[in-house]
Amino acid sequence: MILHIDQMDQTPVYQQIRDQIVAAIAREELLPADRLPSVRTLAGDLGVNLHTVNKAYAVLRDEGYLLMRGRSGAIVADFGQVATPERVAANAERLATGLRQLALEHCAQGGTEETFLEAARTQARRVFADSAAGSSSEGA
Amino acid sequence: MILHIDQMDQTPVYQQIRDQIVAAIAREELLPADRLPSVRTLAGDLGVNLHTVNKAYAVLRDEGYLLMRGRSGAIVADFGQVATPERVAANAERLATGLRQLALEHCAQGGTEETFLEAARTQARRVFADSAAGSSSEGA
DNA sequence: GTGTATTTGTTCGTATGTATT
DNA sequence: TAATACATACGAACAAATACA
Repeated sequence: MILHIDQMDQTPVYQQIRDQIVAAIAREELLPADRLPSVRTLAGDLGVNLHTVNKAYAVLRDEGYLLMRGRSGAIVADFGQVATPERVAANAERLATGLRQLALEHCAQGGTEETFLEAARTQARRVFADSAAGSSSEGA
Repeated sequence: MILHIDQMDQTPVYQQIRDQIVAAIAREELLPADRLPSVRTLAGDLGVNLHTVNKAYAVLRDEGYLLMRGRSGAIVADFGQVATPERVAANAERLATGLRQLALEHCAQGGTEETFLEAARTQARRVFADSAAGSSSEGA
């Protein structure tokens, strides 16, 4: 798994790390029970402070993506097993809120329901196609 | 147009103002050429500092939702007329990025393409239905 | 087993930028 | 403008776990 930090990007570094790990999980480059590098190792590779990586890991743990027990490293959680009802509900809520916000802005900009759904289909196809491809061609 | 500030909400106040004005434009409660209250008036109504409202207006201007010329107040822009090619492209890019991010997270959480699109349809229906209804039943 | 060195996540403090008054 | 509060990111030092001679 190779992460890349864009210092020109205005989004916080810990968020960039968090987003790319989520993307790696979605593409199944990271599978449940996979171990992530230590905060120091990853921080060294990325050229950032260990606290920045640590914050990204903590966020991912709070969101249910990672399991972290003491100093034994962080591993990828199995969402099917860790999914508590409230977490599933929270995730559904976040998805709905995000989609509504995007639809709202698209509408305010003069877009139509159909162009919004077309964009949603396009992105969904990309993401889930990559996910399917990753599970077969992955292994390096 | 009635705005409401939630001090318990962790999102910045200026962002809440910005989001609700965008929502009002989407629902067509605010129409092109409509005048917005002055920063002092709105700040007084909401009980916040005028700098906060001013920041929200500035963001909306930069995003193309508002026109602000000097001290003559802010008015709602007509996206059809103000839409420069680069702004249209930027808006499409923001929509695509947002949708891809949501799809990615849904995928990483074990969701499917179909459940994602179902959620998108649900939210789009709500937003665009409100928009259509707002243009006829608006006035309260 | 014991002691040391290394690696790990955590705690403290600091500097900078942003949000808001 | 000035001041306060919070978020981001960094650095030094700490304590728990591990490796190894």
